[in-house]
Amino acid sequence: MATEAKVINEAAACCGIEPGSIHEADAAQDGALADAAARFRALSDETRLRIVRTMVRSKHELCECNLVPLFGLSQSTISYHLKVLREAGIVECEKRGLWAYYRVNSRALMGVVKTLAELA
Amino acid sequence: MATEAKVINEAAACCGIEPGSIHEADAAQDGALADAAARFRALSDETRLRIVRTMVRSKHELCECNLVPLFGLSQSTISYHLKVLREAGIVECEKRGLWAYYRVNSRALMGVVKTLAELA
DNA sequence: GCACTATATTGACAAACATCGATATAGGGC
DNA sequence: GCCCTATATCGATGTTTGTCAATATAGTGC
Repeated sequence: MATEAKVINEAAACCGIEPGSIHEADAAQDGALADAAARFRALSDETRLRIVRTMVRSKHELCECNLVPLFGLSQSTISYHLKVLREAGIVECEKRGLWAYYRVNSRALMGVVKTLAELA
Repeated sequence: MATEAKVINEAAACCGIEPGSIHEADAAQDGALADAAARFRALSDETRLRIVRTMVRSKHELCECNLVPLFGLSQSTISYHLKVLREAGIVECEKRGLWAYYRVNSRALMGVVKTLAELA
């Protein structure tokens, strides 16, 4: 049942399109879709995109103290955005001593690219 | 001045990373970034992703009345999601008679893929 | 004209979000 | 131990979002 597509047949072809050809497909792939939605959510804020871009452009990993002065936002706000990115799997963080070093998780980003490319 | 990158030099290398190597780059590309954020936001909802997937999988364009019975949401909610997707340029709509026929704008989706791939 | 239908818009409301200042946690050096 | 610094969390606050029912708009067919 999980792999069977749900087909509309109740909805009559009011507009000339035969209902049988439309399906909201494959519960099997819904996890990937929910994942992709969560990742897009994490990337949907301009500040977070700036943070990611800064990480990508940097030759090394960055620590939070490098990021804070760049965006005109408070330390707690940057910390919050980094948490959002971390929880979405977009960035990874390693704590060394007092500092938290961040880098982009390219594998996760590529996963989103793949999901999206399958849609396009 | 617009094309010059903003460099941190106030923030001392508290964590061992030389500040000169970090920049929040290129105001020239900020519009593109805001655009990208807007598209990501449009794709950040699972229902909207499902709508897009359904359109892609369908052999023809779809009208709203095809979509409404698929997601267990009210007509006005689906209409709202379609508006969000339209305004982000992700889908296009053509009204013929009573009906509104929707299809994905592959070019826009590909643009998102490209933006994403550049981050990864 | 009127009745019916598909889509869009409005108003309300709860939930989620972005932001801040203040506080807590925890490592380093004395 | 104590103080300093970097990061995380908390509480408050205003904004945005997703949802609905109700209503408005507009095309079709009589």
